[in-house]
Amino acid sequence: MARPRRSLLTRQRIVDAAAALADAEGLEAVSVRRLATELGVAGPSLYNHFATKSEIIDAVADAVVAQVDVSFFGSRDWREALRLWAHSYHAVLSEHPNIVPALAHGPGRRPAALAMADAVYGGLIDAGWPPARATHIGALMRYLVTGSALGSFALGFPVDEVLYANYPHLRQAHLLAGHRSSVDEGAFDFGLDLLIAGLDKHYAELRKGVPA
Amino acid sequence: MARPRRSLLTRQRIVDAAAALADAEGLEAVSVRRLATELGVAGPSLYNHFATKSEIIDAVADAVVAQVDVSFFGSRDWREALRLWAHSYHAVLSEHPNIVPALAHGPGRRPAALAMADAVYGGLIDAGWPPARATHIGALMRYLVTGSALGSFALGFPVDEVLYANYPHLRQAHLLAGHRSSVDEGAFDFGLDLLIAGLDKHYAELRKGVPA
DNA sequence: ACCTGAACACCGTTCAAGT
DNA sequence: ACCTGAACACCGTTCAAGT
Repeated sequence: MARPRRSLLTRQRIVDAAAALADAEGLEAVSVRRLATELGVAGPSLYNHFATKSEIIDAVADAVVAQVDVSFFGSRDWREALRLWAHSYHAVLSEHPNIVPALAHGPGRRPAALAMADAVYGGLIDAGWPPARATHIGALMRYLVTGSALGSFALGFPVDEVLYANYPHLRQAHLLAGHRSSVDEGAFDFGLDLLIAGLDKHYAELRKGVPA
Repeated sequence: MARPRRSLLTRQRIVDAAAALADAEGLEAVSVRRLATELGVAGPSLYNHFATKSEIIDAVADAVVAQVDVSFFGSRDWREALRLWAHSYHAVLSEHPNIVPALAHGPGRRPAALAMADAVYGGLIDAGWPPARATHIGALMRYLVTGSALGSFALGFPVDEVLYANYPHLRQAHLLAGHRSSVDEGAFDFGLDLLIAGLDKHYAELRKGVPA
């Protein structure tokens, strides 16, 4: 095929198509050939824009993280900033659950993920948290947000009454999926409240000079 | 090849080999052909013992979960049982980080995972927790444990000083990997302490009839 | 009952050839 | 500079053929 005056592909088009495909059919559905077909080109064409498939997935992951709102740090009380950021992070990942495995291992070299870590860590340091604790808080938040986004707790229990016959306390477990949002959102909100309340208390003790 | 008097393969041998391979080289390294080679047979032989590769991975995941100690529920105070169980769960997954993605989506139909959920939920119910809250606590613990086991927070930041030049608060991030255990274990222990202290307070208020 | 080789429809990636 | 078809070394899975 003749080369058009302007490239058929751009990194942006490839990333958008990969994100849409992952959202619709899961990360496993994103193959180089499938993606290329979706974009109207042959498989190897993508290698003119990304060195490996892994770089494409990284770019998709970073485009998702870029949607998280970190603007609260600096302009608000650290407790409120933490809560609002965690909710934004959680909401963004909930819209792209299939992509969570691609970002659950940390920022790596992804710019948006590094910028997010910078904003969160900076906000905590500026609020007076000791560096080691600020790191712990950042880690803890990532554990909670990615752990919850990785897979619904409610949907982890199949809707099959017979399955639970031998588990005396799980007799109602087949109903969990029907209460997905109150189970999953409820657990996340409950956990975030507990953590921030605990951090608040810890912070007050630090300020008073009480040994942790 | 002639069929030996007793089967060359058993489900147990296949699961053990798959677990060893996943531990050593990652879940991606576990292919049917590779696994068969490791076991001294041809690829399709495995299909006499498992219907799909996915069933093999499920069995590996359940063998890992089966190592978690849930014996504390029933014999101890719920706070202590929760803490000891969470530590056991965390320790087991830390020994098999590559297998975490295979169990992070919940119990599904895996017997050991269902038995663990049954023990935890039963323990909380017996302690007097309302069902909806007991479910939230179970979900929260899974979020924290799998979220932390899925990927080290410290190792999520590459050891490359140059990478952090444009992130003013991450100038020391290249040192995180060198403090892996104090970062990761510290964050997990800190989070678990905060959550259990918060749950203790919540529980006391429930008992006094204070509206949550 | 259990293992085999051959086959099918896929993978990620490389590369010489085209324009 | 960017896209292509052909090729390489892989995948999971099916199946008729062997014992």
